[in-house]
Amino acid sequence: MTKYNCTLKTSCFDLERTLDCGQAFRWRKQKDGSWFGVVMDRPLFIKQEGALLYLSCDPLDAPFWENYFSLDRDYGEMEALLALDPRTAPALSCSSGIRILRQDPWEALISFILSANNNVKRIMGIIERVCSVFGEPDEFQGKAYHKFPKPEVLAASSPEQLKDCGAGYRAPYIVETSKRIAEGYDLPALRTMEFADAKKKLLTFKGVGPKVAECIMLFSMDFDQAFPVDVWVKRISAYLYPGEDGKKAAKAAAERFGVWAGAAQQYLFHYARTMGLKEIDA
DNA sequence: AGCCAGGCTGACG
DNA sequence: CGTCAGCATGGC
Repeated sequence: MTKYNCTLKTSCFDLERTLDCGQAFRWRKQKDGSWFGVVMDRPLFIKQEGALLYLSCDPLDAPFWENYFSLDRDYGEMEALLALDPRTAPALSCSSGIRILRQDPWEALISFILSANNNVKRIMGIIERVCSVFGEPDEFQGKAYHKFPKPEVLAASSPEQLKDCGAGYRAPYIVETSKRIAEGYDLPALRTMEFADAKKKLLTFKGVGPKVAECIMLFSMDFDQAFPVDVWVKRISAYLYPGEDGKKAAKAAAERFGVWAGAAQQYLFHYARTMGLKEIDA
């Protein structure tokens, strides 16, 4: 029986959507409806009942999880922005309550390198196998799990091992990037840089292009204005704003949503996937 | 059975 | 600078 030692109050928050919308890949729904995940070596069971979150953690860790789930922020303003425009208002029915998580930059770096030209379900499987092979095993309240692998471990791995996990042609990118991190690269330092500088730094990592860089910035470095453009965002952009291709999407989003551009991106990404949006011809 | 997926790399104009 | 073939893998 899971012990929930900590309670957090929320508003405008949907746990399931937040954990299952494709921004993080390690959360799993349990048979009892709770969710289990591991963040920066901390295992957690969590469940939502109305406005309350029940966490299986020491109350001393409450600030850590409040930060992870961005509970300090009020998304009401951002949702009002979407509701105001009849084009984006429909997205709220499936995306309302999603929050941008504050993930571990190292895990985000590796995870989104693996995400390139891939789909969410398969990404989750690859990362799960990478963790079970290279991550430190542990146990929490009777639940066996693996921590996310340390940079030194992935740096010492071989592309063949990673291919066995399903990483495909991205395997050498993981090894090469991990080596740089293991050598002491200060990834969290990018948080405090200017947007363009942080992005430029991320682009120097093998396997990191413009889209992956902005995912890392949005999901783990507090860059609220990051706006990753993938195939789904291209589709939803063309669908909502005829004539707006992928290149114009980010600029237009900055004008429309300002500091909420990243959050809006995730709402629209989830909206597009939920309704199974297909390619639109001209 | 193909087509597609939170795209990137390297080559070539 | 922009364009583009090739790429591993497995779910649908």
